Amino acid sequence: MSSSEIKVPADDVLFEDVCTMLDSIAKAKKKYEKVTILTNYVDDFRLKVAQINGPKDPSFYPILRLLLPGLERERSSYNLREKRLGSKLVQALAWDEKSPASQKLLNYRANNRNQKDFTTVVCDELKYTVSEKSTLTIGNINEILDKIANVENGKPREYFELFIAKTASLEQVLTSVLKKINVKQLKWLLRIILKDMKLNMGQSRIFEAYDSEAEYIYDNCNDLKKVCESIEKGNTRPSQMGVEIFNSISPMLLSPLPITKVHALSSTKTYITEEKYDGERFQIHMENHVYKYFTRRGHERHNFGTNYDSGMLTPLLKNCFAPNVKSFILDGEMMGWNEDEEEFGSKGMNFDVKALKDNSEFKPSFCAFDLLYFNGVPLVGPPEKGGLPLIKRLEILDELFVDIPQVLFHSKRETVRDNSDIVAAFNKSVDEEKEGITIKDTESYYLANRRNGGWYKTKGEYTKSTIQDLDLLIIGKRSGRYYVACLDNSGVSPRWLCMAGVGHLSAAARWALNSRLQPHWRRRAVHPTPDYLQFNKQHVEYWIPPEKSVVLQMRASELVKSDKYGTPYTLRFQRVVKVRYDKPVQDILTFREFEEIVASDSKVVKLNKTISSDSIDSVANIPHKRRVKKPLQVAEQFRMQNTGEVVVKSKALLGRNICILSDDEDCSKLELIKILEAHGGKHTEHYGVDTWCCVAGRLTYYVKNLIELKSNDGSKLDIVSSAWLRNLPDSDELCSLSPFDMLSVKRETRLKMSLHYDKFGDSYTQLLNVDILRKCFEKMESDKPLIYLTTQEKFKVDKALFSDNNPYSYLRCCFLALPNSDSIYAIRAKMYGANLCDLNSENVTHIVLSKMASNEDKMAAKKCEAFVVSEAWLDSCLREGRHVSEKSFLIH
DNA sequence: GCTGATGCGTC
DNA sequence: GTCCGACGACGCATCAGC
DNA sequence: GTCGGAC
Repeated sequence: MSSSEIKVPADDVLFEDVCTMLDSIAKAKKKYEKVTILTNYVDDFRLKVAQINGPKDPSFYPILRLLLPGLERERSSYNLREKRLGSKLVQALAWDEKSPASQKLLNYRANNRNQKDFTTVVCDELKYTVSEKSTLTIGNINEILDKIANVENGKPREYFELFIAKTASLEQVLTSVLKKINVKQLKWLLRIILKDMKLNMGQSRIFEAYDSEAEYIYDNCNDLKKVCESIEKGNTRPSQMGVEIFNSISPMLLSPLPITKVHALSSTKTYITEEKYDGERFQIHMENHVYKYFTRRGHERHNFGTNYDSGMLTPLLKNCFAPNVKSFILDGEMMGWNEDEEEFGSKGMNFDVKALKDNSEFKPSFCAFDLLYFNGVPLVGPPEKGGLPLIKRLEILDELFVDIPQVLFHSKRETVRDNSDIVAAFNKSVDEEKEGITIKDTESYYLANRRNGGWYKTKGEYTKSTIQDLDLLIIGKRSGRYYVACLDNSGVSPRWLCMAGVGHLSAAARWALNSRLQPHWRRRAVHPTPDYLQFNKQHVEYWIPPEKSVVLQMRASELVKSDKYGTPYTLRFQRVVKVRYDKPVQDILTFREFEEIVASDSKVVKLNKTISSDSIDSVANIPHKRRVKKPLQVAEQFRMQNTGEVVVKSKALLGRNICILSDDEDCSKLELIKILEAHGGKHTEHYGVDTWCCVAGRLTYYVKNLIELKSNDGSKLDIVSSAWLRNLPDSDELCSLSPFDMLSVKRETRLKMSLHYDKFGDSYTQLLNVDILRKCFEKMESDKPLIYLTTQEKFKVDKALFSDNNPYSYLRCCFLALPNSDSIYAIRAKMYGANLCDLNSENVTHIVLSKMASNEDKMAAKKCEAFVVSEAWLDSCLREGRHVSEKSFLIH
């Protein structure tokens, strides 16, 4: 299906110009800058179009669809990700597959130390291959993309029954493109194909730059072309247009609400609760007995049937609608009903609603919970756009059809009188092993794609007390992703059974884990995985001896049957709650405990618990009418600060004003204030001239800003880590700040410190050194690092404290691969900030070879893009207390 | 015909 | 609080290789 | 789906 039969001015725009604009958006740091660049571009475009005479279509659509490749619906999917794109490019270039350049494209993740994205890797390789000049236009680019979308490769068969032209092969298309395109354009073309522009600019911003109403229109029609048409027609403003039948609407979304926070709901509003079904969000459109089914992202599914003669669901609906019904759009959840088991299916039960077939044991089953359109009238949007409140929409929905059990039915709802109703509904859903409940404001308008419009979802897993967490041990790794396991000690010797993969950790946690586990990884290619680690179908790149590993406290919605892991179930919607450095490795979930959890042998096992009675009390006893008001909270805080409860037992901070900026993992802000008061200090909410210092635990955005801003020039703040405060010994004398706990140092303090340090002679420095080194060491080895800093952040702190030559961490920027990671060298290097890593690590900057190193080792080392140096270099650094130039120590 | 890779779209 | 881009799981599709 | 980080 070619998209560009009609020539519009946008088709004549040079792709080069768009790429230039995209480059500057990518380069811009601030969001508003990005928007401004695009806004200006659109304005220019409109100006140019206005200057052209004649009946040309002014549509921006050909360009807009390139800016928002993720929303492309006119073209089918390209079936090209990094892997296939890479191999197709190699074929298109007729390169030898074994050549180094080909290898980079074919295996870009493994052969790429700097974590460059695929597009960059390709462009680096093709810099000199592709042409320099290019006259490709937007029209050409869209034609190319059409061709790519239309090639046979990887397309479902039905596609070719529907569409005609089988064009040139993908390789042929690519070959011809590569002859006509330059590097810059290639970069953006690839990003468009991969549907990841790396602009750090979401669809909202892009729409915003195009037209203030664009996003609203898009959310209500899910059709880019329509967005452009309705904006460019000018006269009929889209606000009058409303939604149209057979154009899918981005569904309204639910905002998570922990059950313990239900009192935050408004006391003046009325809410209803419904069961939250575990299916897929679908919209059913009908007009004149023609049906269309759309998924959450606006993809149409054909298997449910367009009329009463065919499909899995439509034929069953023939007689259930009221006689006056001409057209409607239903919003609801599509599920699969298993007649034998008399239950709804869910993911993990070998079933997928989207692809239900006649022979499936599941039958489609639709639970309708909202009505978006009725007999030609849209019901969505805010009141000024003609929307109706939920309660009114539901009145019509109730009359629309009569339930056909397990085929099409109304969602059962309860009106909430007070919060105990919500708790009861929630507990009922947990008892019945349901997903959770939804809570909706009856006066809410249907706001497409909005999560904050008065709809909430409550699940047990949002609340600590209502979810069973699982402690699992890291046993493997593959490209930055860890694999966790439970312990099976029922046999003669213990085994670890892999349960899930985990990839998402905070930068700080990842850094801490990396440095902790780095020395212990065993590369599978070198050391085969031992039998006591059961990975089943997961192939890890590295494994780790369990006794050297770390426990992760994991949370998940449920356990689902899976044949891909060492255990018969894996975690659904899992996440890491905490990295448990404190937890002994043998103290994890055992397979026996696991079996108890899944004792029922059902395909899905919920991990939710009902809310405990005291929590219910604290929640349910809050009358719905009472609201926790903001001023009260402030008053409470105020009261706590001056509380006489704290016994002053030390004078370490007597009379000093200290500002607590953030809490830390183990101490709330209030607890920190109490400690501070126990030392005789005073807490101030806002720092000022009379503030002696600030204390920070977690590095919140706010804190980081303070550290960075203030340390650049004219530092005005001393910021010390909360660990310092917590470990401050009781004393009858005023304490002083220690350099190692500082996160930011103001000029005066730095001067004072340096004087202090100079005044004492060498012997004192020596003592101080030992002390500091011990602290540093503790910091690394302690089970709970006091404060997580990324290497980059540590680097900055170092720089702020000691400018360029930090005597205590001059090796911070080095990632060393050492012959023996337990050697005294290694420990000393670590003390001075070095990061230890594997020879094969992507980060490695220095490979240190011992005198004994074999030629083989040398050869292997030379393949890496890192300094290959002798131990003498490290020796030299440690002796001189600085980062010595590698030059004279390189091994050739 | 089976299996594993790869891609897509949902949660 | 909102936006954005990471990441998890599944099932189903095709294709390549045995 | 959930999460962390930026703003």
